[in-house]
Amino acid sequence: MNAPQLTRNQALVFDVLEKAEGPLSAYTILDKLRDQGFRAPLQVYRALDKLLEYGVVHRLESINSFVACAHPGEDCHSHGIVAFAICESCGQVIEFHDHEVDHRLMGWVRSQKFKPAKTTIEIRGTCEACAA
Amino acid sequence: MNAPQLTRNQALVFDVLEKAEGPLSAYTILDKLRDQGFRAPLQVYRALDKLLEYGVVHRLESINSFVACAHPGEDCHSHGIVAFAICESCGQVIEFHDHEVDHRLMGWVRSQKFKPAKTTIEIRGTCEACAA
DNA sequence: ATCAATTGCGTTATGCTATAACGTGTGCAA
DNA sequence: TTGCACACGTTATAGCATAACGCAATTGAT
Repeated sequence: MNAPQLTRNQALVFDVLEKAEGPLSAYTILDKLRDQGFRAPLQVYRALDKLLEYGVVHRLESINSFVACAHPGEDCHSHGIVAFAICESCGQVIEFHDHEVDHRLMGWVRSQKFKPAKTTIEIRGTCEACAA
Repeated sequence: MNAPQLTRNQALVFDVLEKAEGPLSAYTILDKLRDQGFRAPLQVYRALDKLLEYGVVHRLESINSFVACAHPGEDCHSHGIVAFAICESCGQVIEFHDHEVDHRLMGWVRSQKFKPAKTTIEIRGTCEACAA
C-alpha cells in the first residue's frame, strides 16, 4: 500500500510526528494540534489509523506511542519485519530490518501452522548518547 | 532471579494466570479475584510486578495482557529473548526461544552501541485451530 | 530489646490510552 | 438523483495503569 494524498488531518498528524525528536503518544499529538483546531482524541486516532495503513507511521506497542517511518518515500510494509531500539532515557528510536530474523521467526510460525498478521519487535534500553 | 515463596496475593494472581486458557488483562484478573477479597487494580498490578520480576509471568505488550510462563520451574529470564505467537481469534499463546534471533538482534544493537534492557517479540495472527 | 529500613497490603483518587455511537458534509458513480 | 464511501466533528464511555497516603509485619543491626 502506498500513501495517497493525505487529508488535512492526516497531514497535520504526520507533520507533527515527522518533526518530533522521538515517538509521541496520541494525546501528545492532540495537544500539539489544538491550535490547528483539534479537539478530540478520535481526530488523532483516525488519522493515525490511516497513516499506519499507508506504512508511513509505526506504532510502538511497548510504549503506546507513534513514530514516523525512518524511510521516507519507501513503503515500510515491503521491508518485512521492522525492529525498533527505543532509548528509555531520551526516547530516540532506531529502526532496523533484518531478513535473517524475519526468516527465523517466519520459519518458526510456519512450523506451528500459525498464520502471522502483524509482528512487533521492540528493544528497550539505553542509546549510545545516554549511556554515558 | 528465581521465585521466592509467593505472598498470598501473588499466589492468587499466579494461580488465576496458570489456570487460564490464554492471556488475561489485569482487570480480568481483578474480577476473578473479587471473591478472594480483591477490590482494587493495584492489588493485581503489584502482584504482577513481582511475578514478572521473578520471571514466572510474561507481559504481552501488544495486547496489554499477562500470561503464565510456559516453562514451569525454569527461570524464563535465562532463556534469552522470548517470542510469542498470539492468536487473535482464540487468544492462545505459543512461546518460543531462538538463539539465532537473539544473536542477530543483539549483534545489531551492539553495533549501534545500544544497551538493551528488555526485548519484546510478539507475532499476532491466527493459530492452526482457528485458521479453518 | 529497640529502632530503622524494607516490604507487602488496602484504599481513594486520578491520569493516560482507546473506542463506541451518533450525526454532518462532500464527492462520485450508477 | 439516489446511493455509497469516506472523512470529519462531538459527546460519552470503556479499558489500562499509577500516584499518594497510611497501616502492619518482618528483618536485621546496634
